Amino acid sequence: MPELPEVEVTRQGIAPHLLDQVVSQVVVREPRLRWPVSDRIQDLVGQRVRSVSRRAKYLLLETEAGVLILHLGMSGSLRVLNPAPPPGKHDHLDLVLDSGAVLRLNDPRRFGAAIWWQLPLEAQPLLAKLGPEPLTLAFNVDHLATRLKGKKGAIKTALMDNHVVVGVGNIYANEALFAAGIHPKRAAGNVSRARLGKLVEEVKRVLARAIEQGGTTLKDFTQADGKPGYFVQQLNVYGRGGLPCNTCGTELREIKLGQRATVYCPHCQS
DNA sequence: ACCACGACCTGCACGC
DNA sequence: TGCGTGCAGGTCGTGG
Repeated sequence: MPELPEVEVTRQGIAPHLLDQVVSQVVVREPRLRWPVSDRIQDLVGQRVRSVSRRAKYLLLETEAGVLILHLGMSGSLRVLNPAPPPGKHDHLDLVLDSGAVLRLNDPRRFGAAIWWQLPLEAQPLLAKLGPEPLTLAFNVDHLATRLKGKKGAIKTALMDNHVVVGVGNIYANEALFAAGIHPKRAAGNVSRARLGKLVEEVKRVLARAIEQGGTTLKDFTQADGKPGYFVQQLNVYGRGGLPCNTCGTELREIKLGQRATVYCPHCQS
């Protein structure tokens, strides 16, 4: 999936096409996403999109009648099409707008979600217990130190835990730990405060730079206009197991950690 | 309260 | 060419 940068790039791409537009039609071709898409989603018809925002990896399309919550799962992407060609394989959902543009969700693996929510957002269980946004001041060394205190699990696993901080998936967890010089298997509660500070800084830096580059495209991800992201060219460790470290030349090591591919430099990271 | 792991899906690369 | 295996950007729910 899209991690936070890819979702944010998507948000920025679709927002201008959606803002203040009225939804004229909602076409659900395949309701079997992570959770079944409710028929109530048709309540969107006639609603004006008031804002297009993001919380963690969720996109939020707010209208007067409710909020459409979209998640891209591992393989989802959103495109704005005008005119829209006939739907292809895995084009599960269209929002047709008064402008004639179509917001189309494509998601081969169907781990994504489209949830129509008509109560206060704070009451939405998926959003209720999320940690802070990584690119805000709320994600800082104090927060991280408090959350990780006494934790014996690996720092990388903790960094990918949405209760600790949101939006950091496997690619950027690997990259941020490399940039901070921290071994991914180190016990989370055993990282010094100084190094946690460095980690906070590097998480912010790597995410911000990835957003600037249009995200990381491995295969499925495209921006709203169909272009890939270019951050893949700046990855230092992810997908580079066995290759030489860009900093010191040591062969990068690849292991499994919490069932996820984990790559690090045994010389630069401790 | 924590942690490890299975589950949900499709597509693709790889080895035989 | 075909088939089986393992792997992929997420995260929820379970059982220990």
